[in-house]
Amino acid sequence: MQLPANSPDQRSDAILQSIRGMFAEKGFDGASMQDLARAAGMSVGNFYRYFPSKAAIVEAIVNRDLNEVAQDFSEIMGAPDQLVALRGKLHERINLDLCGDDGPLWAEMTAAAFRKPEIAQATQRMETEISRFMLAVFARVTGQSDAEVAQRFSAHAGFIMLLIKSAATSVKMPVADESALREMILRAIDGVLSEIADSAVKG
Amino acid sequence: MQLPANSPDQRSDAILQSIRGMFAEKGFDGASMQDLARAAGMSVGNFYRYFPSKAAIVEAIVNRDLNEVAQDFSEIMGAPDQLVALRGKLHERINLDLCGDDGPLWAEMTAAAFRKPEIAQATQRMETEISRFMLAVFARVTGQSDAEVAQRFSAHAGFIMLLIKSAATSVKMPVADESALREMILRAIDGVLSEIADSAVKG
DNA sequence: GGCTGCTAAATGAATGTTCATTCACGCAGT
DNA sequence: ACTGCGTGAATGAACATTCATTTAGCAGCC
Repeated sequence: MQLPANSPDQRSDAILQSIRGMFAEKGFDGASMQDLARAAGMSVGNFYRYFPSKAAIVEAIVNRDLNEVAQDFSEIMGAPDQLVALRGKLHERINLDLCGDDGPLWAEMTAAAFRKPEIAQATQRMETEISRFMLAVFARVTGQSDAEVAQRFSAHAGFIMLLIKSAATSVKMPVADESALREMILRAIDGVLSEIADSAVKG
Repeated sequence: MQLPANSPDQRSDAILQSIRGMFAEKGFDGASMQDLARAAGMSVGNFYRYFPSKAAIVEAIVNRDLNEVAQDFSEIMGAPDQLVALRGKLHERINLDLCGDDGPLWAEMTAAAFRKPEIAQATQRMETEISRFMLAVFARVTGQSDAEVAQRFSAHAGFIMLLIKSAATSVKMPVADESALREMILRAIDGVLSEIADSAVKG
């Protein structure tokens, strides 16, 4: 098995993609360096050349995901109604999370963040960045200053992230409930967003 | 160090209490049996007599917690207004979680549940039981049949549990936000509960 | 083309450590 | 002598990390 390597960055991305599954499958401590190396399709020694530690891997994963998020938000900011666009992306992500397979990864990272400070730092960076993005949208939508929005709506952004993360990491219940639960999560998100929209009207 | 051992059950409880911290501190895979044995204040060999595997420990922890939960709900059912009593317990737990130290443990178990079926089973049992308790409260409050309540409000119960778990496992943000975020969570819970209360009036 | 040196990429065996699990033994009480 | 609770050293597997070695790619130069 050989991974394509047009550029070093693409190479790293490809490696990360293969690794992700290992973390999800075996856990952060459970996945050995040899597991990861094998998943990446290379020898142990060479793997250390790319990622000298597990924390480095998490760092890289966070960076990769943040890039995607940045792209999403650039689309949102370009849309005619940013709040609607944000809502769309959020709903999309919820549906994706509940079927998708990076819930386990998030769960691992959340757990690991409690004991490894380096990882806590990485996940926190992720959250602060996303929060910043959302607050930018809120500022644009409500026409309020960045400072004012940050003061009034930081918790709203945090709450939305909390809901999304929950949706991804919540263990699957007996099937019947799942879609109803998803509905409730979506309703909660809509509630938060409409609070913000209301704030725009009243100034 | 010697743990008191009035009855075997008390003994196991005491052991579990000491172990809990280890899981939180080192993680599910990170905590070795020798770590756990030492934390429990006994030799490795003897520890295996009590818990032959990590899954057995989780099982025991779940049982222990379920007992506490059952006690909480028996108090609730005895209260004059069950919904108010439930609300009180929930708020109490949120405040307790955000300061408390078993957030890490839940995070570990959530992550571990994704890869070890035995653990998924244990956590799921926990959730189904709690859900059952809450639905009993809802039935009592709304005066509707168990079946009807189960159909209409299972998702509500699930959503409340999701919020509580999130509150416990959400990484601490920059201090200013934390209390505002807690407020939002509490508001969301109140929203769910008042939906149920409304359903009582309308029949 | 063919040959030579140079460097980055890749290998996988070796090292020292830690882990889960077992087991032979001790020390009560009865 | 037997039984139940307890010990901790012993065993073998798996782990993180290192490193001597091989391979691939590529420049220049004949």
